[in-house]
Amino acid sequence: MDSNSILKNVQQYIQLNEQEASFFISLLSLKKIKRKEFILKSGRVCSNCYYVIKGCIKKYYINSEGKERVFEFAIENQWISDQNSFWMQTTSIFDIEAIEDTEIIQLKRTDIESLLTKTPKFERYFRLIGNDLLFKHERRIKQNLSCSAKERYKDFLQDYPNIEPRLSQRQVASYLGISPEFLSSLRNKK
Amino acid sequence: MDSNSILKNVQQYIQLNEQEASFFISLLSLKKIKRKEFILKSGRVCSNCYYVIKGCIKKYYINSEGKERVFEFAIENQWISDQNSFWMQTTSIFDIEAIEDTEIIQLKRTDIESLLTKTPKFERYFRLIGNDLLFKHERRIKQNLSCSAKERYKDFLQDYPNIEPRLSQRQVASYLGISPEFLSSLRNKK
DNA sequence: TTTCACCCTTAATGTACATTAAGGTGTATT
DNA sequence: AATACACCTTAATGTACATTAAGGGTGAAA
Repeated sequence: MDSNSILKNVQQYIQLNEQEASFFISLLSLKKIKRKEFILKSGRVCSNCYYVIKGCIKKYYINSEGKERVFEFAIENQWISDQNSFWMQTTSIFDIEAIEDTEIIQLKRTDIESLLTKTPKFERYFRLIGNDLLFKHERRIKQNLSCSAKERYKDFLQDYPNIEPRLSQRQVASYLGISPEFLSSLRNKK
Repeated sequence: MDSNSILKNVQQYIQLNEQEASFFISLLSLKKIKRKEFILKSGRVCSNCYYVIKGCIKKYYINSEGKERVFEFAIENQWISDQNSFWMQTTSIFDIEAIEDTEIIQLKRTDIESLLTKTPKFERYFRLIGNDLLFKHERRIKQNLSCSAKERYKDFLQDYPNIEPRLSQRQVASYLGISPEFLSSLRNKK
């Protein structure tokens, strides 16, 4: 398994010696999934978190009208999971599904406990990447509260540079919380 | 200073011996602020995080049309800060202001570093409370994406039980991202 | 080649909200 | 008591979006 990219990610936050690194790696496993295959189904418990090596993933839920709403995307070198379900082992409200043929590294919730016990500096790692996510969410909530769809679209382009060609317009619209028709008109106006 | 409530909060997440607890407490300071007084102004760096002992606080920003939008409230036994500004020492985008005469405990960003170095289990504490916030934000983003104002109002009542009588209707409307007039009609319809 | 499944676009109509404006109430100030 | 101010309510009008419907493009399956 190619664990270079994930190790590099970890070492942006904490320093590991060889032993610590190899113990960490021993807990990981590679998984290949096809386009449209599920990584998590809502109603299940999210027992792993996933780090994308290659490919593209969406995390979404089905609202009360039966419509799909994309919560977020993940591409190369990003973690994805249902945070609440993963950490608290509650049932998930999200589906996670591959948009392209994808390779992910998975880390089990139960293994994280032993990782944190054996190598407490991982507390710091997970605190820091959790914080990064928190900052992102704060920005998103702020935008949702008072930006027009057009502005949110511009923010999306910044938050996910270069991802747009990999997504259908429906998926972008769903992420923005608008209809594909309206997104189409936004795009053509500008 | 009455540090019972904050210690109790910490000890819901991690166990402290007496030394650790007293070092932690030595870093805290109490602050009393009047209604309408600012704890943080946008554009400044948020150099402390705040734990509410008594009172009520709002965190908000002014949007491009000059209107106030409440991001969140904080009441007794909750932490509040501009997360990104606090942890990364960037300039804040939020204002934080007391809604009632309030007592807060403050903890300096610089002191957190020594706390984390001297007592690494606080990494865990901050990871866990950060996670709690993350869960809350995930729910909020999900709601914003596809719930009507009426549903979001119901969710607000659940997320902040008993807080409503302490707030003006304008403030609630601002939190929900709707006009006070529309909130009024929502309330009277049901 | 045809057909089917998606996707994108445009345009008509519909709706959840905002904005504006006016009047009413309660509390604090003089 | 009079004034003032902040807050709530109701109603008319306005707008950013959704919904529906129709037509066209593309690629993969038959």
